Amino acid sequence: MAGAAEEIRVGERVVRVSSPDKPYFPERGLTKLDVVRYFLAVGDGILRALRDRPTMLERWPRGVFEGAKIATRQDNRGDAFYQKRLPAGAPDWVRTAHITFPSGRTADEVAPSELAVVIWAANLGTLRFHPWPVSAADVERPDQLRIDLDPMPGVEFAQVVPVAHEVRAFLDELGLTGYPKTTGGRGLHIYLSIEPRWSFGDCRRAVLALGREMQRRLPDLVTTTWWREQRDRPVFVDYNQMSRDHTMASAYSIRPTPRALVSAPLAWAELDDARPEDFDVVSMPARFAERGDPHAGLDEGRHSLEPLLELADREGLEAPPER
DNA sequence: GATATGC
DNA sequence: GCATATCAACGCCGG
DNA sequence: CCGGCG
Repeated sequence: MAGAAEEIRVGERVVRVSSPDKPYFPERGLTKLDVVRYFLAVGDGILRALRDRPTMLERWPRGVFEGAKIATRQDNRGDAFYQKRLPAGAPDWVRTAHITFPSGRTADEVAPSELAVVIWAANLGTLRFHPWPVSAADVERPDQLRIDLDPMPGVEFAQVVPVAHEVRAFLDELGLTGYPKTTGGRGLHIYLSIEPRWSFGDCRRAVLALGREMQRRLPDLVTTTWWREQRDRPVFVDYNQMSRDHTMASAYSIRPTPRALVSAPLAWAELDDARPEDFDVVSMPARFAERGDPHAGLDEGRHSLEPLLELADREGLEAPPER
């Protein structure tokens, strides 16, 4: 019978997938079950990106179709929505982390401990996962520094690449190792494992210091100006991404656009020839099977933030008020 | 997508 | 049993 | 109150 729910074994768990034939990316002919199979195929990778991190779900339970939009604060209606708090009816093996928002309000957010949690979330229509840069073990001290190279409208991925190389060179000078990934759009994210010893404020200040250094080195390419109107350079280093409650879509997350592009972890050697549009729900499983996860080493060496904080101090950087 | 309700 | 409604994000700032 | 900011 078409449309019957399926039960999929994931490790020790059995996860129900309802409406497996439902079109999720109609232009690509991809169904909800195809999405589930994608996440299974990149399982080790996406679990590495999410494990034990408080994670916001971006749910598209009606699929991605022409004109579909996500609900916002002022417009409740929407075909999709973000979900910070644990969905009602979750199995008891879905773990959470208790996180605190800037206002002081709190929430119990999903913190995936095993791949079955990812698949359970996929059944709820989750395409993108937005993990905090912290572990459930210490939700106040980031263990990951995230650098967001955000191209302005009309700027191509290729223009971000030289900035990424300069970031890598600078990190290398400081003895730090970053790991790049495409966003699935035109941007690039660079992640760095750090010891969980510093506050969100210090981490944000560290990324601001790095951004300002890039601005000095590549004045024609880089801006760190928050206000769009004043961003007169092609690449914005978004240091506010290290603010509390700010998250980036994880590696292997699926963009809610017709082509089903995904955020693709890269080796540095791949960067010059990489094309974000080559990585999607269909192509990524083979790539992952062949070469594994380029971010496999991300957590192996945790770095000190001191070099960047010393730079921030030398520059007299105060983190501007967060907005 | 899941749940609660009302018929 | 089926149809219908409801819910599922964070917050601050400036005009 | 609404729009801008991610």
